[in-house]
Parts: sequence; C-alpha cells; structure tokens
Amino acid sequence: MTPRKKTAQTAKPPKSVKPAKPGLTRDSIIAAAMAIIDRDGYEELSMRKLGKELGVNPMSIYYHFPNKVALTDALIEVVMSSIDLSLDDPGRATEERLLNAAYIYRNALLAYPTLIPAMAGRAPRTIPGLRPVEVLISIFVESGMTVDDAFTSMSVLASFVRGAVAREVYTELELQNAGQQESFATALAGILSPVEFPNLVKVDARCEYLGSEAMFDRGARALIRGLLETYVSEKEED
Amino acid sequence: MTPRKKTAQTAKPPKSVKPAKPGLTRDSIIAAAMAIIDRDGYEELSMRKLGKELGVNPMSIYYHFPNKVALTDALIEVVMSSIDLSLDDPGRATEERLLNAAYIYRNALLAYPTLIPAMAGRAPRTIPGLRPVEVLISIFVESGMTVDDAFTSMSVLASFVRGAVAREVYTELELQNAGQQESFATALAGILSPVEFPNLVKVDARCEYLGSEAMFDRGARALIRGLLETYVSEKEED
DNA sequence: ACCTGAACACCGTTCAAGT
DNA sequence: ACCTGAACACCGTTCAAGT
Repeated sequence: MTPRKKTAQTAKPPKSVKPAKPGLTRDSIIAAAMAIIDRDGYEELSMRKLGKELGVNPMSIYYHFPNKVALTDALIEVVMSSIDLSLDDPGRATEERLLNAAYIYRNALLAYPTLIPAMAGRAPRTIPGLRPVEVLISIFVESGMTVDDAFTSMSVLASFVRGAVAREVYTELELQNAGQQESFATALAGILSPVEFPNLVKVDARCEYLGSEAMFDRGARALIRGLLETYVSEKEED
Repeated sequence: MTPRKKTAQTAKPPKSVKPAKPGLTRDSIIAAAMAIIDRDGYEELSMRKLGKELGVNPMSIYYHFPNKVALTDALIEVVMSSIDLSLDDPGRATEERLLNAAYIYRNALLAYPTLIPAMAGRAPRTIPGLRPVEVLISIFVESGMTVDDAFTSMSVLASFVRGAVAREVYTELELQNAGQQESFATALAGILSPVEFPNLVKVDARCEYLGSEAMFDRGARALIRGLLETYVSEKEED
C-alpha cells in the first residue's frame, strides 16, 4: 500500500520476460494436488494438506489460485487434456475410430476415479481440452453428418462415456467394500419376489453377468451404431 | 408447545407394536434435508444446519443415521424411488416405451440437480428403487432380448441418462453464471483457430445449437435404436 | 430409547503483515 | 511479487451424560 516509487533505478532487469522467481508455481501446486489424489483420493485433498505436501504455508496457495474450486477446475483440465486422440487413423472404419476414441476417453477418466463426481457434467473449455472434441466431430463429419449433427453426436457419446464410467467406478468401489461377503447380486436374489421381479431375479440367478468393461463395450457399440444409422444421410460408398 | 403428558392412564402399552414415541424420525430428518436441498442445494446441507431446521440438537441426528454419507444414501434413495414407471403401457411401440422411461428418469434427476454429483454412478439397491429397473428390463425382454442382454441394455440406457442429465445441469449452471455476458460459444469462436478447429468453429458460428432437452432426445433415440437393432434377434412380427 | 453438550480434529478463506 | 500467521466461521463425529 506504500506509494511505490517504481524503479529506483535500472538496478533490476527492466524487461526480463519472465519473473522466473517462483518457488511455488501453478504447475507445482497442480502436480502436488495430483499426487495427493493419486495416493488418497480427491475427497482427501485439502488446502492444508496440500500446503504440507508442498512444504509451504497452506495460505501461499491462495496467491496462485483464488480458491479451491479454481484449483479443482485446473485439476479437471489436466485430466481432460490427457485425452489424446492424435493417433486416430482416418483410414480405419468409422465405427472403429469412434469406439477407439470412446475407450481413450474412458481410460483417461478411469485414471482419476475419485475425481469423477467433481467432473460430473463438465465439458472442456481450453484449447488442449477441445482438441479431442474436434477430432471426434471430424470423424462424424467425415462419415457424412452435418456439423450440427456431428456436434450433437459427439456430445451424446461423451455423455454416455461419462455416465458409464461413473457407474463402473462406483460398482467396483461397492464390490471391494463388500469384500469377502456374498455378492450384492446374490444377496438381492434372496430378497426379491419372483412375482414382482421376474426378470431381475433371473439376472441375479446367473449372478455373474458381464464385467464393467464388456458392458461399456456393448453400450458404446450400440450407441455408435444408432448415431450413425440415424444421422448419416444415405450416400454412395465412395 | 406445552409438555403434554400424553395419557397418564394405562402406564404404558406393554407390547405396542411400534414404540411410536419418536419426535425425531428417519423420515422427518429426510424431509428436512430435502427441504434444505430444495432451498439451498446439496452443497449447503450440513448436519448442524439440519439440526437447526429440525429445531433439535444436531447430534440427535446421529441416533438415526450413523453418519452423513448414510444420510446422503437415504436422500438418493428417495430420488431413485420417485421414478415411477407404473404407467408404462405395454401396448405402445417399444421405442416409445423406452424413450418415455428415459424421460421419466431424466425428470426425476432434474428435480434435485445439486444431488447429481453425489449420485454419480449409483444403482438403486432397494425394492422401490428397483421397480423401475424391472420395468425397463421387461420392456427389452418383451421386445425379444435375452434377459442378460436386456439387463445390459437397461444399464447402458441408465448410464446415458445420468451422463446426459449431468451435462445438462452443468451447462445450465454455466449459462446462468455467465449471465448477461457473451455466450461461451461466441467467446470461444474468437479464440479457436479455424485451421486447428475447422469443425468446432463452424458449430460455434451458428452459436445457438440445440437445447439440452433436444440433445437428450436425439441421444436417447439413437441409443435405443442401436440397442434394439443390435440385441433383438431376428424374429417374425407377431 | 432417545436426545443433549462439550470437546476434538479438522475444514476453506480473509487479511494484515512480513520479505 | 510472493509468502506467512493469526484469526474467523464453519465442518463431521465421538462420547459421556442426561431424561
């Protein structure tokens, strides 16, 4: 709050391009936060713990991020940007390219499962985060859709992936919480009335239906098929 | 507000089927929590605020629920159980029945948008919560699927609905935060290079693509179509 | 059986102050 | 410009105690 006399003299590099003094950086903070999330999960991340992890006063973080949600936004952007669709091969069949993209998206989300609730309905809003979006849209466009239908299709496919991965993660978490004890399916089977739940009872009886990944695979394939059949206008094979 | 000693006669019913003394009930706690969520959103729900809402010591709640996640589980069950598919009409076309079910699921989730992150990948685990699941499976079965494929299809459709609704809610929230200022789409359009983002730039140029509900509709239809075409074995029309 | 009060071990955030 | 310390207003939860 002092008047601040501005440049006592050349004394300091007048136009150094970067201050280059940090010690604490946005990036180092993000890295430390990711380390905590990797180790203990997102729900264990606190500003104070993060300060400790960085060997720094927790309040220092507030100089680099206005608050915790801004920090969380940054963490989510890291995950979003880790989706790399640059290896997409335009030579392959449309269905394959889309399925591949869905898997890559899925794997990126699975890498930070505890972040998933926080990511909920979020769409990427930065250049690196949008790159895979562009790729996805272009695949749809190349298959014969209008840009608008391609955008919608991309959005629908992304919604499915997020929803499916969320259930995948939650189910796995439930399974390991259940531990040794009887699977939830068999537990329910004993309770459900076959009169009111004739179909569910039959599913439970097999007890071991599909694994999460197989379910994801089938869902993604069906959705892709439906999207292509619905929005690709009839045209010659080239 | 007077103490009101409640029939001093008979001393006390020795074997009354229910204690019937509560004052504080699981149900009254749940109702109060829902009221807070309605008013301020789930993120504002705390045990202490809930105590105040009930006019009771916050710690009393711990007699009825072991902790906050157990309470949250109960709240989620309320939402899950509010999904009422009992009006499903087996006379209508399969696609219509499924689309209708998807909409009902969607509307139930939209009623408590702030609860959505907490609901993430959750599947219902109580009788009333499972009723709509049974209905959905039966629709697929009646259309000609095996029980297992029907289960998978139901699960896939549910994943899509949750994913789509999550994005819907988040997008709406972003829009109202943006308020008067230029829409995100147009803001991005100025930033994105048409060389790197040829398709996205075109989408943004129109600026106003589809609304959330229209997107949901198209996604649900495409997914339903894909599921039916993929898993309904060829058979005569009856 | 049902509820209370005090206490514990945490949170996120603000802000004046240090260098 | 970058970091610190103390303080504020909260949290969820435990537990001995009240009725």
